Amino acid sequence: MTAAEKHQAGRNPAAVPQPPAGRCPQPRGGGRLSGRAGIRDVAAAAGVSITTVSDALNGKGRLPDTTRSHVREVAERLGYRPSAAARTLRTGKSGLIGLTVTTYGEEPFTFTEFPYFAEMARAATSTALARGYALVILPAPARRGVAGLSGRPGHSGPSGPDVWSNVALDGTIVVDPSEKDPIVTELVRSGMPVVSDGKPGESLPVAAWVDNDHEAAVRRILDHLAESGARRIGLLTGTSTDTYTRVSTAAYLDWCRRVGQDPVYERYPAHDPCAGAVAADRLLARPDRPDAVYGLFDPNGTDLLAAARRYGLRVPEDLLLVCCSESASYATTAPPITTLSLKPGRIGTTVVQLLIDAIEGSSPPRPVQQVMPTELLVRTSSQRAGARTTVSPPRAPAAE
Amino acid sequence: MTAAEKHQAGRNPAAVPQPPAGRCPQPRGGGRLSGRAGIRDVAAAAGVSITTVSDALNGKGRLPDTTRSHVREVAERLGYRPSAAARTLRTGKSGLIGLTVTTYGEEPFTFTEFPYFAEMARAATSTALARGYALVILPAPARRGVAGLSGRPGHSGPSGPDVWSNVALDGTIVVDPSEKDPIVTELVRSGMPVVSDGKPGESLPVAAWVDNDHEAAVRRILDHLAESGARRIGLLTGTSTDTYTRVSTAAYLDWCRRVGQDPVYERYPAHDPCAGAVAADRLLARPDRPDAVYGLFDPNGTDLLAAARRYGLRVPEDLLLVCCSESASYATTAPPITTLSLKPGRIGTTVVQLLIDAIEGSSPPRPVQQVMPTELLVRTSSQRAGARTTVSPPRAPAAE
DNA sequence: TTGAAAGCGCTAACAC
DNA sequence: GTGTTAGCGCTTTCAA
Repeated sequence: MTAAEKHQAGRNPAAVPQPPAGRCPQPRGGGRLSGRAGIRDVAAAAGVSITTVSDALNGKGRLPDTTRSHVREVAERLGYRPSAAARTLRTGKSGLIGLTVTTYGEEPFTFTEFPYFAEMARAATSTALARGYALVILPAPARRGVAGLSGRPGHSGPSGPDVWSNVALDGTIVVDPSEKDPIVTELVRSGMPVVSDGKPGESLPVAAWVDNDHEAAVRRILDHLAESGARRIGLLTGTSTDTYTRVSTAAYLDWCRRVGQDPVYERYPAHDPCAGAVAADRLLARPDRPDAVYGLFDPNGTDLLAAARRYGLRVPEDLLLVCCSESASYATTAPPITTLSLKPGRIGTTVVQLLIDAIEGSSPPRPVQQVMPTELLVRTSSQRAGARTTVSPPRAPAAE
Repeated sequence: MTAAEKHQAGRNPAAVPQPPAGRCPQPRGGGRLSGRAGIRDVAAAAGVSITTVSDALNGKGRLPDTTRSHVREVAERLGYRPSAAARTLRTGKSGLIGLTVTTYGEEPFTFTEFPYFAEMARAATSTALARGYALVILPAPARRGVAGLSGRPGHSGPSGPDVWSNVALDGTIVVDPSEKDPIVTELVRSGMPVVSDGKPGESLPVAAWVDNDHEAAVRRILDHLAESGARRIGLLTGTSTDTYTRVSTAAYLDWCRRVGQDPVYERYPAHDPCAGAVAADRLLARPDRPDAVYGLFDPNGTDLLAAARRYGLRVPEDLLLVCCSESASYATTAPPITTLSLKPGRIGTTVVQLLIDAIEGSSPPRPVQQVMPTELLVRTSSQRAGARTTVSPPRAPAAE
């Protein structure tokens, strides 16, 4: 009996030694994917063992080229497609990496609409594919305990069944983890490589992180506004505890202390678009109204412009404006608004590279960190004199 | 010996009946994921069998609530996370759906930059998650034969290793399949549910498809331009054979025939941004220069505007302009440009719903089709008289 | 109501 | 150089 015949026979209950009792040996359970050929079918058709098939197709083992090409031919003829699930189970590698934003917890899944996230995710997807991985965007996992213990059948949150327990991830990218993010802790503890976009809190043992130097960026913007003649600079900031918000706000307060200005700021839940407009209004309605404002979030430029209009303030004559945004449309508002770009594309690329390095290599004991530059696009809204409109001129960071 | 003891013992080779020969029964191969608890560990700790654990966690079987909650408690205490890979292998469902654009074949993976695709993918991702699926964006599979036969080790194309063979998909969304797309055929033949964005060619046996009524949209735009005083309307179109390009171009030619105008159009490879600018230039350089142009692709508005400027043509006085775009920035160009929105968000949502229906239900014999409305945003560039700037007024389709 | 065991399709260790 | 076999972790069938 040749190997081929053996494998052929393996499909035929009658020709095989019976199991201990009179159990029925025909396929049950998950039930074979009816039409498709499996590795055994290929082996049988090619007259070799399944090992040889596996080796031939994966370029492993020490097979003569004749065998290899023969097997490949047969596989192709049968339309054989290896089962990714089986390979994943066997090797422990799925080739899938997750991307998630935990900051807003149970909030509905709207963050993909933010230009920053959209661009970051786009770059991350491309980079992952270029390295042979696919990227999966996932909502923040369910809050309590072992997320989605109940698997697909269960439902665990406003956004439907918990997907986390249904996808095998080789690693995860977490965007803007909060200070001591329980989700990140849980992920890391379960042995998953995690890389964060946004410097994580001290206690978060991520494998690596990427971030902008938000401190320097804020300093630079405030200096820029001061140079343009601002006497009292206000800040529109958020209530959440992610790095970006924390560091930027701290940098603002620090700058104020240094130059001897009283801080003038309003905080609002950044994920709520309406709250932004209200906060912008509040800021300009204050008795100690600032004559320049930096808004930490993308829509702040529009909101502040609208609020300024309501209060009869001209931009930039009465109010200087800068906001952090990835939207090109601020180049064409009236007046065009100066923005700080965090370069999310680069961040997405870098964060994926680091994650895959962590997955494939042995990760170093100390987390790898990488600081990415920002870009200040100076436009009309932040220049009182009709000065230059240069893009990110090389400039030393403000002296400390 | 209790069940718990048995399972405990199961980890101990000495206490278990030896296999036929003196084979070593200790775990080898894939090697257990060291730290993490498996279903057997939970069973042992809870003093039940793995069946009971499975049932308890999945809400199946007829277990008393006491058992169920006890098992859940133990599972949580051990930090048990079910293995998605194992579940997928067993059940045949991965909870993953693919999203791909085959049109441009081997082209580098830049299409995510198109606003249409970005918005469509965003909506698709959200919808998938809401229904308990995760969405994976994949590049067009390798051209020849059984895509990525060689799995992860192999490399098969300019964009790195072929990811297709490494992810288990329950179904796939194909954007803009070409007329008789071999990739779609291959996917469908392998038993994968496929839903297309863009009406597929007759011979493509997709489970469902979604599309705009491009014919009506083109007719409406041409009518609109004619009403604005256009005498000769040109078209900027593509060279690829996807539905959108084919149908739109055909509708244009048909309209020309009906009103007795000689067609004036230029074609270019739509994925090449430079080619667009050149084609726009060509169109306006023709001896039979049109006095109105409709551009089928997003960047055409900018390109045509630039070309018009080069030729000293004023918009809309000398040249009326409309393009198909999802970019809000056309609202603020000088002059603002009239655009047709295909509402990619709705399409993405719908296409996912249909795909999941196909995956979960028994798909009907005939493909489900769904036609989605478009939206014409009339702006300055297409109005010669200073008329209304209404958004998509209710309007009967042009009489045939 | 609970448990034993088969086996999803593949890879890797080892025997020949 | 090629084949046999265990087993990845789970779900499911069937027996008790």
